[in-house]
Amino acid sequence: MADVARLAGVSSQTVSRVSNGHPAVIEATRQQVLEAMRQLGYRPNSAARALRYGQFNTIGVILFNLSSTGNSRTVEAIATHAATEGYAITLIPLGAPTQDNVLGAFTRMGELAVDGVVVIIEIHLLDTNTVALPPGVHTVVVDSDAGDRYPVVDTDQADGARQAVRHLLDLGHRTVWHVAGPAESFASERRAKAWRSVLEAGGRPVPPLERGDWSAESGYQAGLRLAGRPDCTAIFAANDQMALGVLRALHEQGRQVPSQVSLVGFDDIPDASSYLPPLTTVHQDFAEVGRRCVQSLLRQIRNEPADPGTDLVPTRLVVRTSTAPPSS
Amino acid sequence: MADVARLAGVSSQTVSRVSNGHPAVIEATRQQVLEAMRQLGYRPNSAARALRYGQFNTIGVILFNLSSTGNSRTVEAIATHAATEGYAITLIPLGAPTQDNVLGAFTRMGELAVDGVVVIIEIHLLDTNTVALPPGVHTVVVDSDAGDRYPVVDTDQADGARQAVRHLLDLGHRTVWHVAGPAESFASERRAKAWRSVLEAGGRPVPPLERGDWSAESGYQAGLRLAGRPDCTAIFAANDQMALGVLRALHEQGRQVPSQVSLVGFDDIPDASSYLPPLTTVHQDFAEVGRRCVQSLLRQIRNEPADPGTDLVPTRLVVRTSTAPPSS
DNA sequence: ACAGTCCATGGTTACGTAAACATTGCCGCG
DNA sequence: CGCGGCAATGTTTACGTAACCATGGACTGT
Repeated sequence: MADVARLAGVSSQTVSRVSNGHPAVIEATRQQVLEAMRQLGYRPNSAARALRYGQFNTIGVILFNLSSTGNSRTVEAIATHAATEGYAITLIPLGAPTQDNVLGAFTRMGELAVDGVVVIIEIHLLDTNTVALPPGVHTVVVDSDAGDRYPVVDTDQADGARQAVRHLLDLGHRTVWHVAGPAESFASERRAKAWRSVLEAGGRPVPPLERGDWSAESGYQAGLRLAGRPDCTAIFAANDQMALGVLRALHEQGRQVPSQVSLVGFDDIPDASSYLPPLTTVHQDFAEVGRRCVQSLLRQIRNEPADPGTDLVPTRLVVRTSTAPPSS
Repeated sequence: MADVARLAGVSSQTVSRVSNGHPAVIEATRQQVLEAMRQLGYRPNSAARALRYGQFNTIGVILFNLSSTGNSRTVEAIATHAATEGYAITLIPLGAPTQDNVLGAFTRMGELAVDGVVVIIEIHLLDTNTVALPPGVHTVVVDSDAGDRYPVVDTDQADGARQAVRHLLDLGHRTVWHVAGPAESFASERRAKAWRSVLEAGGRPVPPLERGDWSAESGYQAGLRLAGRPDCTAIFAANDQMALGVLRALHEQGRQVPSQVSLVGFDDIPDASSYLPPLTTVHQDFAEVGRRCVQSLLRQIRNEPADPGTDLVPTRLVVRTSTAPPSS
């Protein structure tokens, strides 16, 4: 900056004013400074700027992995919305979901050049009191239960699951079998709980739960077990990828979808409409989740009135051709 | 920091030493300082640190979207590897792939708190001379052609496509049809070019090219067109998702895979093994691509001998059950 | 017991920027 | 013609940290 000032024959303060678009600079001076900047390839130093302002214009995102469709789409939405507000986002990946790792990441957080954090961890870890974010760090939690310590943004998992199960019951199925996600996942548990409560409320038998790990392969394994039961005519899979595995298992075992077995998924990933047959599933609005995260975080950063509690984004059932009334 | 020093009864310099793990601090003093830090909730200021060191320990990633499997997995690998080297990553999403957007992002880059950049843009934009990264910013380009201006890391697209086409020819098919990605994509063009050259080298007829936009839906549309041609017995789709759409189209038109038509995809996404039937596809090692990006970038940042030119990560064909010899 | 050495710690300074205040020169108005 | 006021620019300072050098005390070897 000093070099630019020297070359342009002005003070460094004027350079600063030009680079920030301050109005009190006469046009001729401004052009001189800009020319000097160009010649010297001057680029403002954001570290010094952040030090001066006490702000980084950056939001951190803590997550385990980007490989799940939901995570990557949420992150993308967060990044896009943050960008429109002038914020960049920093990814903080956690190798494995161990408490040590989470603790470590939260500790490192403090040193991170970040004005606030979005935590995307669908695991019970946040629940235990041993794990806590450094105090004073603005935080929003996605897809998990943070008690009442932080604002939470989430898809309305329970309602989505209820819609799925009711849809199958309304078609005339006696009951609905469920392929759940891992027990450690809150989303999985909420979907399973809603499934169970709808069945119980309707006085339907509650079949034993099958569990997968969200992967298509685990859905296939669960599907093989279900395909062996002739009384299983309706299945609700906790995500679309497991539903894909279930489809494959049913197909291999010669059970037709939807004429013999109906299937509903969850997420409405773009591929779901190309499954065989196209999958009836619960649509999640990841973009909206990301948007609300950024909004809530920015409100905190700007010290505007906070909105504690959980912010639920509605879901909706998308009916395609993997569901039908039972054959008999 | 000054407060901590006062409370612990030491100088700020000693506090600095403790927080950086400098060895020349006696254990008792260290504990005192740590206790004072804890009491005051002290957290080192990374802006000041970055200003002092002239380094951010952060890598920027410029991309259009995270929704493609390849991008999100590459980003994840970059993030993971960067983390092990003590680097965080900052996402710089580009709304739309317009030149203006790219220019804008590259200009903003300069002000960004970043030591280097990975550019994940599979579009020809980088090729034009109107778009250039600010000079002096360390850069690695993924999945594109940067001329010889920047080091490039990429999957060996051409070899992967050759393996796919040869596999189909070796099975006895007379020729292979191709569902390509969008013409603006380098990856797509390279795969298409390799497909064509293998056919020409073998003296096979080159059927007209079908194009999609990487989505399953576009694959479905292309598949419908191909399903109408009885002479089409082997299809190479430029990614797995389009292959999924092709499968659906063939199925709806009553053409059996693989007995009547063989199909090969590209990417080997986790779901591909659960398609109906499980898909033969070309495996891409996204994790390795991410790793090499980080390595190359860190070498540049550390002023170690550079490695210009293109670094190709090998691919391999994964044979499943969507391919078979032609029926006749 | 004394000199030399080394280890733990403290004081000073610079990193690049922008806010706050100071200064200069010009204009308009009485 | 002189003075108040304002617009443009300059000067000083602080943001939080760590490198550099200085200092003092303890320990070792003879």
